[in-house]
Amino acid sequence: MTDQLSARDWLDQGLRTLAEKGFTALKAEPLSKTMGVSRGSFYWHFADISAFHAALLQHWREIATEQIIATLESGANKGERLRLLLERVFTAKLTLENAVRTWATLNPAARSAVQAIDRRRLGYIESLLMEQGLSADVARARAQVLYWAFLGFARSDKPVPQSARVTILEELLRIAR
Amino acid sequence: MTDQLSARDWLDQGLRTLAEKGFTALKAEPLSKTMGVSRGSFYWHFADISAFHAALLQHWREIATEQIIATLESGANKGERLRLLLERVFTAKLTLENAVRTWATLNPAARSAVQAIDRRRLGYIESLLMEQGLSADVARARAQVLYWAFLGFARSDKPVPQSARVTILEELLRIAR
DNA sequence: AAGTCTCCATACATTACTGTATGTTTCGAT
DNA sequence: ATCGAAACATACAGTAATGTATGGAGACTT
Repeated sequence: MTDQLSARDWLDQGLRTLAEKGFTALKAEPLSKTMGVSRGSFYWHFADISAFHAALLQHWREIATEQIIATLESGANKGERLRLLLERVFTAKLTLENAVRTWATLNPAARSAVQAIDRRRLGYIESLLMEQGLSADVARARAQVLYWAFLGFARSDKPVPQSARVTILEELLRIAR
Repeated sequence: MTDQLSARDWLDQGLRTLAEKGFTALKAEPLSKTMGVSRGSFYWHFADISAFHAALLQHWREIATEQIIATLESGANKGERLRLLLERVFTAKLTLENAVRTWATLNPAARSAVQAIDRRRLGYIESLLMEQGLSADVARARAQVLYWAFLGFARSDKPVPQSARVTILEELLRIAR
């Protein structure tokens, strides 16, 4: 309703900034400038920088978790879930994902947020593979390899060329099968 | 011979610092402190911070390239090269590798250094797969997936538990076969 | 023995932040 | 209409860095 800002507004802008400019841009003064207000606003909503960082990570964690659940429930008959999942993530732009993980290499709070998400995702993939009748050991190993591949794809930060998409997707599915 | 420092000394310490504390610690004042000298020394050997960064990346690039060549020539009959390579990299501590890649997400110079190394490694894996008689398309796709897995493993920054090593290695080789 | 070059120290000016203190506006409830 | 809280501005002190200017100590040459 108003032109005033809420903490949520700061967090949304925070995630945008994180994705676009990286964690080194998560500073009170520059952020205030792009928000069109002074740091007075910032320090009203957040005790200090690290409180803002913590809230930002919590915010991201919720979003990332929601996405997992959405994927979980993305319908489709059980057999097609993995294919859908792979198609989705290996064509996505993972800018924010990348930025958070970059941050996590230097910030303990970010690191534990990332680890929590990793456990959930890995467990989910593993469960998909178990549903296909693989043994626990093999399911775990293949889930790990697939998830590594995802992390590597994200890290590479460049889309798969159109010409290679089908082949690569086949190879990924071959790992699972 | 003397207790004086060379540019090389600064670069070696730079890589150590990069691995241990990340790129955010690559600053003149803290580095000088750990070197036991003043910034006067630093600014004698390097024009400014970004000149130091550039030299550091060049240094890393040479080392990383050397390692590739070493792997290339790591003897073993052709058939066993890939297995040796995978055994080696998926058990290594990749702290420096990680630190450089983290840096690369925020620094253009670091990014192009990383991309150059990536091209070489990926090409090498691809050539290994071609030697095994795979088609160009498939070899390329599988090389990509394997290299993604490596990047993801590096990014995860935790060793494979002893109990899972054999299984995971088998799964990685299964991708290639 | 003097001069020169290399390597380093010290001191200074500058920049980009953080956090605090205090004052000002805006808004909703009464 | 006004009171109080929420949202913001302004001004200040402090910190951690950068880069520069200048001078000094040691070794190497001649």
